[in-house]
Amino acid sequence: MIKLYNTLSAKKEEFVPVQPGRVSIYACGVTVYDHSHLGHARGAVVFDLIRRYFIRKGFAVTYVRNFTDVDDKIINRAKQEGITAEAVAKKYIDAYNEDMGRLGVARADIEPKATEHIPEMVAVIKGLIEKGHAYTVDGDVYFRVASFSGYGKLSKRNIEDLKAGARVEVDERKDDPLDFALWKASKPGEPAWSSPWGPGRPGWHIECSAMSFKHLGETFDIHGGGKDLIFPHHENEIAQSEAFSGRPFVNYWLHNGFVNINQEKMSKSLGNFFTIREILDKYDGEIVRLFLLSTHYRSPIDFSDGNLKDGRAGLDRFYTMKEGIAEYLKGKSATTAQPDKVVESVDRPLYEKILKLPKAFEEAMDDDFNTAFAIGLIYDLVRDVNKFLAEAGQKGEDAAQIILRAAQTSFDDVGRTLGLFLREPGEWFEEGRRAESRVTLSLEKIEEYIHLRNEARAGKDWAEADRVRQLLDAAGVEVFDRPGGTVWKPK
RNA sequence: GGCGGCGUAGCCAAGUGGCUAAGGCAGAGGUCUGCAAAACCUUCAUCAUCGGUUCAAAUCCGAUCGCCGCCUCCA
Repeated sequence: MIKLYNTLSAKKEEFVPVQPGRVSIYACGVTVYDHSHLGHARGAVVFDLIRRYFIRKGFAVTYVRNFTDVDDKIINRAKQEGITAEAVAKKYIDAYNEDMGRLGVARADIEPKATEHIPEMVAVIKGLIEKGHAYTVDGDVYFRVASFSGYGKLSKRNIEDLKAGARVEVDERKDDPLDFALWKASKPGEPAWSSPWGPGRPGWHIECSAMSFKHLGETFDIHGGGKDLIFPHHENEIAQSEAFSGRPFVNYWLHNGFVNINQEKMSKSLGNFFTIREILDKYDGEIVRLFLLSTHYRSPIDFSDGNLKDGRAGLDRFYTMKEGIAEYLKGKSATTAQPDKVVESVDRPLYEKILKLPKAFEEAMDDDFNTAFAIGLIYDLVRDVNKFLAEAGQKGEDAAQIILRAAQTSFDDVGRTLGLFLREPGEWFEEGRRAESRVTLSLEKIEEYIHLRNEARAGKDWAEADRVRQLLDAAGVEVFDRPGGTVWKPK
């Protein structure tokens, strides 16, 4: 049973889908007028995870994530760059997909664009006018907030408070300052679509209603986005959708917390943001993904080099263990021995714990996607497996194999859902850390020095051996003398 | 001003009524190592403050202090 925190009820609730065995998820994507920053990455990673988890639990998932490709900012950017709005959108959609790919975020099942759903939006707006929930002024169409009694139920505001606290400049043409645009008449030179109200373009909120209606139906399971979308975006979506359809729009509203810098929200307007690609220049995508999942999705998460480095250290530890398992199993054909016959009683608790990892993982995830706890379970078991690995030589070979293969299977199983811990250790150490390594020697040179050092060691010339170690160290290469020979890793 | 959230070890971070307050990073001591590294072992918190409810509170209630978010485009 999955429990999730629903912003609408402000409580954790048991998840009950509209249709048994199916889940429909709509997550607000980005407005494509610039490169995405780490805050956008968090939302994308969180909902990617939620989707993976529902799939793991056997649901047939339909995941929709939109691109807002028509908006003032895109139009401004197009003017600046002297290209069309369409070209701006395409450029940043491509960049977004590339960035997300590096974070292990899978493409959504449906990725609708606002500009490809104009007729659907027009149809909804027409319906709202017919039902008395919207009105036209000079080619604009506004939603009449006062006509929808449930307004404020998501963001827990009442209309009077909103009026009292209004900081918006009042547009005299609107019947009420709270009314919001469904359709905007376009100015000359701006992108425009024909409509019953003249040439224009959609307001921001209507696209999500129209596109979710089309792809998921009038009532669907989960709608997600960042906390900053609760008001007004999602509140307005509810108003226009429910006013139109006369039925509940969304059963569960999920909102992720922000990425902060020095405890302040990372945002374009504050200018305190890092783009995803800037961060990926310095840190491997898996580190960033781990960082984003190491805090519960609803809590704020503070971005800092130290936090990213913790993530790297954790992955080093994990992959060192994975390498240890692989080394032990290397060249050994799989045993056919029965676990209950060969696993010694002292190793039973470990074996049980390994087998139970997926279940423990699910218990954590069932509780509103507690990835922080789930990752803790993994590291806890890493320690146990390392301990066993250190003594593996003294264990019966069949038993050691059974335990280590089971560990690998369990780690892979939960790793697939998290989208973490899935690489080969060699790949992690050589490729994964290249982004931040400072290796200044060629592979040949490194091998040469290692050979030199080992000759010195063979002759017990420790001073020379240490000299070579320091030389390599200065070049960003760290050497380790393992039982199987000397290996090196980027520092 | 309205609404909402947060404050757990040097740092990050779970835990929201009851077993020894997960896990990670960093630190200290140890085992191992030519020296290292890795790994393992040991060690490191009365949970912002005050008051209340309760047999029992980090966890519920109230107050105080501090921080943040939304109310305007924003993941």
